[in-house]
Amino acid sequence: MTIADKPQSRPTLRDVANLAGVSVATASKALNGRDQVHPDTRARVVLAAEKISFTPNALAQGLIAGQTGTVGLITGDLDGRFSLPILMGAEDAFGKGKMSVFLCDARGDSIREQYHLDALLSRRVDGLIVVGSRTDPRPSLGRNLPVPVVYAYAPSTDENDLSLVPDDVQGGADSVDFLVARGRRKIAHITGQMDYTAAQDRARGIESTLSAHGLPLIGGTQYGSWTEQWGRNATARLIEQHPDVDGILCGNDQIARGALDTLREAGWEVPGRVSVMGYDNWEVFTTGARPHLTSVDINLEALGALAARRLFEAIDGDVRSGIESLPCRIVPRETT
Amino acid sequence: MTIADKPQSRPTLRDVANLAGVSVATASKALNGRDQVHPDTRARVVLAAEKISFTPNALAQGLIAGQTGTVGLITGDLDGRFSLPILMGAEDAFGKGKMSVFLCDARGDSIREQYHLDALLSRRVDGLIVVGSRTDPRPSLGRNLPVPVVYAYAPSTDENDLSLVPDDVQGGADSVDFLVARGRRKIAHITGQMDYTAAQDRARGIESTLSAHGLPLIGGTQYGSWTEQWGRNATARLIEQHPDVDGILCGNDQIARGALDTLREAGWEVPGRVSVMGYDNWEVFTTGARPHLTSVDINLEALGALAARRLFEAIDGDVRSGIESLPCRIVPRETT
DNA sequence: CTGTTAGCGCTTTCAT
DNA sequence: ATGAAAGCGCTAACAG
Repeated sequence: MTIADKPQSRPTLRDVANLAGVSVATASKALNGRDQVHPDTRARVVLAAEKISFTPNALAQGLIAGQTGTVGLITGDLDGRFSLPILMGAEDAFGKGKMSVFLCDARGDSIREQYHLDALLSRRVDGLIVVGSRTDPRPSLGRNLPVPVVYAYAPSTDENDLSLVPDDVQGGADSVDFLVARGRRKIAHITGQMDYTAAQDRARGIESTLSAHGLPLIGGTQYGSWTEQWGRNATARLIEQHPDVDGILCGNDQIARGALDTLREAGWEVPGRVSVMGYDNWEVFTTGARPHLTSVDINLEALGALAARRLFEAIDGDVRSGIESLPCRIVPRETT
Repeated sequence: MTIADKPQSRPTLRDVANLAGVSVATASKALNGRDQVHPDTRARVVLAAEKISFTPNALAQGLIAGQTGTVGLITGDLDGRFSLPILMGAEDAFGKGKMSVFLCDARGDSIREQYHLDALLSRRVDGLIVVGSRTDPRPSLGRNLPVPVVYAYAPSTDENDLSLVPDDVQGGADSVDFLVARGRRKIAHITGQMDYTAAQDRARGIESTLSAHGLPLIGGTQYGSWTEQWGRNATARLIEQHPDVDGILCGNDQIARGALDTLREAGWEVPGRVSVMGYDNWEVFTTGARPHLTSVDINLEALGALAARRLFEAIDGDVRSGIESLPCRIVPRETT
């Protein structure tokens, strides 16, 4: 029988103080490493705290401090391929400190988003990260929020907000350079739906870099859907109409998988006759492919980590705004 | 100039009360829908609250109530295929109420898990959900926690804990029944690593159901890895050694994709000559496949939602324990 | 109906 | 070095 005094409720600092035979004030100082405490006293307090497994009530601490050590993470759709790595990166960056993260999935619904926002503000989060699943701009949460906000992946439409996005234009450009450096001259581009900013940005990077090299874009930018099916179909048509094509840039890894399937069945050797590149570097697709797929990684975890860092800075008063683009990186495998 | 009194800090109930010309107590009652308040007074208070965009401080409320309306979600690895849908289901189920969720990724590290646990307890969460990425039993968080815990997907080794897992034995059994009902009699099973409880459970369900039907398991349970590569290799060997096989049960959708690839290249018609089934129903794989892959769905979101419900019940005092298995469900597509 | 008083658990002056 | 007292923002008895 050690504890068992207040049946339901958890031990408080007062319990510790009583047990140690000191006042709450002293107990507080002892536990928080304040200096004016006699070593012996501190030891007694610490021991008492351990004995009753005292855990300080962060709510009470937060009430006083005016800071809670929590942040809110509002995501548009959790199931998406993109929110998650960002979230992981952020969680990781926060986790190193003493921050805890509230996760809210708005399910792409702005009503629900507002609801979550209110809840988070009520819980006095120190800051917010809003992550989207497409790079298309999204409405701002508003300018007059009492805490800083960082937008990740999906930028805010408001220039006064800080948004972090992958540099898809550069990603597209780099993939062209990469193929050109390997001697490819007849490059095609098969991508997803045209209404995705991501698709447009990459296309822009590809087209401009190709013309900078004085090279044509074989067959023009072919928009379709982000699926294997489309990758197969588009590739079938491509190699029929342009038998001289020697490089295929795909809008994502699934399209690339479709392309590889069609090429294999047509007896085209990869990378012998034609090189293929994916985008997103979704490992389960790239390494399941035959041969393993070269892809462009958009460094989502880094983006999440940076979002966390920027949020910290903003909480500390260093507020930025505008759109910050993060570099992509090519992960070479066997298809190039 | 309406507010602008306390520069940095957010409006408190006292600000509202002052503005409305009432006491804090009355303001509180008015805002919380307590009855003994004159309608006019209430209106004045509500108006005042809106005018200064007052948001009640949930920390203060939680301090008094002894309940915070928050729960902790500790996951083994966020990137896994399995934690996420569970998390979504739970988030959804909680979201309908007024709960907020702390997300913690322990990265499979028990030190980090303990760290997060302490942080969550300090924040006075009302309950915890622990989600794993494999169905293999995991160590308990401990019996003497001050809040209820529900384990999802990865069950606790402690029988006194409540664990929720998919019924993989039944999932395996059902897949056999499904193929048998479609006239298949020579069924094989290619699956992942043997040290996965999931692989063993499914194998058990398959083997026992097959023998209940008086049918053989062609080639025995073939353990390997959860990859397309393995699916291709194992299938190549299978159709060479057992040209009479007419059904292939795969341990996951990736293995099934590999199987389909090999079968197509060998000229075997699916589902004409042989039926193929995946497991997990990972849509990006099942609907990218040619033909679309029939698969077993383990209803992860439902599992997450149930975890949330069970946690609520436990918070309300209705504590259960033991392992609860949730049914799987076959999603028929074109490969069967 | 409304206001006063007393805390929730903790930290922080300010005396002692 | 220690403790008494005030107060963070809010709610819940109690009086009036």
